[in-house]
Amino acid sequence: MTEFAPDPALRAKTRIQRENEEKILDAALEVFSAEGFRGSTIDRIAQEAGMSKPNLLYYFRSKEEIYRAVLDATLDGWLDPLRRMDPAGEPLEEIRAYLRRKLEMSRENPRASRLFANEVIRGAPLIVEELTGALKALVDEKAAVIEGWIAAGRLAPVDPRHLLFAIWATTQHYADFQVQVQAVLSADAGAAIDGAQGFLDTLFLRALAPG
Amino acid sequence: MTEFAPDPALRAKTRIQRENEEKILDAALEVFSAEGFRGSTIDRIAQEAGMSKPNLLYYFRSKEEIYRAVLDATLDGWLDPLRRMDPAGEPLEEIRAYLRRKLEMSRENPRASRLFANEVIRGAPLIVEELTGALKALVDEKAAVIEGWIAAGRLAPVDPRHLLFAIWATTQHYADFQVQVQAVLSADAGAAIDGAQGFLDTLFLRALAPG
DNA sequence: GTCTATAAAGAGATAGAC
DNA sequence: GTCTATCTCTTTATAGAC
Repeated sequence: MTEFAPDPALRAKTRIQRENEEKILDAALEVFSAEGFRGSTIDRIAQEAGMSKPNLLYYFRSKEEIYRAVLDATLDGWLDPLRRMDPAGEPLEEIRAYLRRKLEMSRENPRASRLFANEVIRGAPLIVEELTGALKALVDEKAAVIEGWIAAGRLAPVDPRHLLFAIWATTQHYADFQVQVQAVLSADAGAAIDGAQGFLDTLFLRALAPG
Repeated sequence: MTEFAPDPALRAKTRIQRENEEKILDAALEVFSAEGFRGSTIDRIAQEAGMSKPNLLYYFRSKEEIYRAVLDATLDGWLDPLRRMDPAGEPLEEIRAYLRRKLEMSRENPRASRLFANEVIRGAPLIVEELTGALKALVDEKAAVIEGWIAAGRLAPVDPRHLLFAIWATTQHYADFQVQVQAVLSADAGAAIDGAQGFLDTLFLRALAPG
């Protein structure tokens, strides 16, 4: 009786495979977020991941495959803060909580923010479908929620989509333009975000308070 | 008597020189603003400028020299909108006018905005001095103006530096994230900025109105 | 799974003719 | 001032030994 030997392509990943793929994705995020797709090299990523270039290419067949993988992995969690905006919640409190979550993402994972910024600035060639598809759909859904709040007199009348743009822009600014923020404030990134929190609460909650 | 023959290095630029340098700088802005420094190639810029690579390198000795030239040329006008904020003006009106000027820059020259975004995202290696020098000085100066308005009770109390960040972030967003904005709104860039104008007036003026 | 060696293409920059 | 040809270095990707 022969031993059970599944097709290698279907076999679950080994521990070492998982670890190396993770190391590569982390290294790729580091490099791609700083230099964009075309400005990054496999060599830099391999170096950052602590392995040789051919070894890296054993796990991912090409530079673009690495890029897509890190972009997908990051995209996955990117929309969560907005998804969690609760139609049943208190409007101003929901806005405040959303601001918090976005600001925390700029604090905890500024590289993800910069990765997207780079991708979108160059025209988002690899994620246009997500933008016109999943993103637009989610924005439409939440815009309707916000419009409902406005119609109920629980929020001052504003354009909900431009409101979301403003929240994205102001919170992601602390990740994407980190060095500029630090230069102007002579403060580290964490302190800058601490300061931003109070300011953004004031800005948005004052403007959105009904009546 | 010999004819007057000035040192060629000191001679004024010919018409063809000026025209070609201008064509190169415009092409360089187009390419660098989309792909960043490392992601851009001299070949692409030459093609965009309608000349051969060696011919382009006749006018600029290296890729970095072109990049510095286009960055300097753009930096030059970048801070003008803030410089024009008038301490003697009516505070809310000065804020509104500043918003207008910044939005118009996103409309008229989105490439300049993206050029800086790319540069700052990668850590601003070539303009750190401008950031900690000229930019910080100008921000300090205008922050003092804003604080004066607040102290006089003519503006609601907010952190002036974070206020400037918020104005930069929200207005430049329409240039830097143009494709995302268009995807979400299903509108062209001009229409998006038209809509942004009303929203941003509401957001900032409501939040900043004293009392 | 990881390495050295290398093929092949891309990209920065120069030489030299016109 | 502009071109073709080319040198050189970088970078992507593969071959094949271990």
